Amino acid sequence: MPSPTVENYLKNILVLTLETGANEVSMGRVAKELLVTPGTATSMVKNLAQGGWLNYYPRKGVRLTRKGKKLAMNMLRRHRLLETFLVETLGLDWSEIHEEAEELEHSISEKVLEKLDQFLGRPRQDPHGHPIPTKGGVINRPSSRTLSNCNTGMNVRIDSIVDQESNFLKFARRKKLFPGQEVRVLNHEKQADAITIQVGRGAPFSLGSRSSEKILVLE
Amino acid sequence: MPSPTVENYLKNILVLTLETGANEVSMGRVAKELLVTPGTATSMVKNLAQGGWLNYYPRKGVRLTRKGKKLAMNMLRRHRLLETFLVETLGLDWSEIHEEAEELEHSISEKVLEKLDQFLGRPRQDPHGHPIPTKGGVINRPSSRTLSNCNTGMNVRIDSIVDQESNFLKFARRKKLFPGQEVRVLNHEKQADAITIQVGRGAPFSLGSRSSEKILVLE
DNA sequence: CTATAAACTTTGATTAATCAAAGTCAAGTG
DNA sequence: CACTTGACTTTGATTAATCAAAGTTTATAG
Repeated sequence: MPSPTVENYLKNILVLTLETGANEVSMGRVAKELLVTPGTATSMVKNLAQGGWLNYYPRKGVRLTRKGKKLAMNMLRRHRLLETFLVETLGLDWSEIHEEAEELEHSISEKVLEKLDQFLGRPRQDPHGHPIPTKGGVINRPSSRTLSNCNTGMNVRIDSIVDQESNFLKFARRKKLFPGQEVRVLNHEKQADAITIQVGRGAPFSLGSRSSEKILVLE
Repeated sequence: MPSPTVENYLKNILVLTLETGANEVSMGRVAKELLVTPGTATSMVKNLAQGGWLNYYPRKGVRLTRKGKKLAMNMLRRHRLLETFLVETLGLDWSEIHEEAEELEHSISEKVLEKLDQFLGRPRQDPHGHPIPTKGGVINRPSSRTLSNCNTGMNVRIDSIVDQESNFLKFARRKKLFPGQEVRVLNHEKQADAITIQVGRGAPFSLGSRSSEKILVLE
C-alpha cells in the first residue's frame, strides 16, 4: 500500500537513526539523505506523520513510530537480501549492487522475498557484512560465541551458520545443523582439533575446528 | 528513461498485435487491456505518439514504431525471463508468477537481466511455453519439427526444449540435449515408440516418444 | 538586546497519470 | 434522410511528489 517514496523515506530515516544512535533525526539530514530540497522533505514528512509512520516535531526532527519502524526494517531486509542475491547468485560486482537493490526492493513481493530468503539459505548478513533483519523486523546482533569455543558438557542452541558456501550448507542441512537446533557438546579435545556433538537426539558426530568455527551459538 | 506506465502501454499493445495478427490496435482494446477508462487511454496514447513510440490514427487505433516495438519486445523479454526465474529457481507456483513479474520487470536493470539470463542458461521459452525474445528484440519462432518426427538417418540441430520441468531439464543437460547441439538419428522404429540418437560424438541412447516430443529441432 | 546566519517551513507552480462526465463522430436502421 | 447507438475524444478536476523562492524561527555573536 505505501508508495515507493514512503518506503524510501522510512528506510533512510531508520538507517540514519541506526547510524547516529539517537532516535530522532533532523529535517536537514533527512533532506540531504534523500537528495530533495528541505521544503520537499518537510511536506513529505507531514504526510508521513499523517499516516502514522512517524512523529514530527516541527523544527526538531522526526522519530519513527512502531508501525514506521516495522516497515522500515522490512525495507532494510529486502534491500540486504537482494544485495546478497545479486552477489551470491548472479555474481554481480560488490560496487553495483546497491543501486540495483534500491530499485528492486520496492517491487518484490513478500512471497517472492520469502522464497528468495529460503533459496539463499536464510543468510544473516549481506555481502557488506551488515546484518539482515528477520521477517519479524528485528536485527539479530550476531552471537560472538562459536561452536569451536564450547566445552565438553555444554548445551547450546545454534544461532546461525556463517559460511554461505553451498557445499557446506548442504552438509550442515544433512546433519541438521541449522538455526534453532539444540546441540550438546559431548567432547571437546583442544589438542585433537575435534569436537564431538549431538544435535537434538541424533547420532553423535565430530567436527574439526574449520567447521565448528562457522557455527554461531547461543548459550 | 521511459516510465513504468509507458513500458506497460507499449508491452500490452505489442501483445495485442501479436495475438490478433493485425498490426494496428483499436483504442477500445487498449483501454480494456490496460484497465483504464477510454479517455485515459486516448490522452496517454497521444503522449506516446509525441514521444515517437507509436503512430496514432484518431478513431482508428495505434501502431508501434520501430522504436516502440523495440522497447516493447524488451519488456516482453524481461517479463518472460522473470517468470522463468520465479518458477525454475524460486519454485513459485505457475499461477502466481504473472503478477510478480509484472512488477519486477520495471525495476530490473539491463545488467541484472543479462546475468539472470546467463544464470538460467538462456532459456528459449518461459514456463507457459511462450518464446522469450532475444536481447536484440526478436522472437524466435520455435521450430515446429520435434525430434519425435525425425526419421532414421537425419541430422538435426536442437532448437529448444519445451518442457521446463526441472527433472527433465536435468536429464537433458546430462545427456547434452540443449539448444545448438547436433543430433544424429540412428534409428527410429515407430512401432517400438523409441528413437535412438547420438548427440555430438557421444554414446548413442534411446528416447521414448514422451521425451522426444519435447525436443524441438531444426534441419 | 539587536543583528545576522543557518535551519527550517510555507506558498505556489509543475508534472504524470488518472477519472468522470460531457461532447463528437461514424455506422447502420428504419 | 433523420436517429440511435456505440466508440472514441475532450474537458476539467484530482493526486502524489517535487522544486524554487519567499517567509519564519532559533541560535549565536556582538
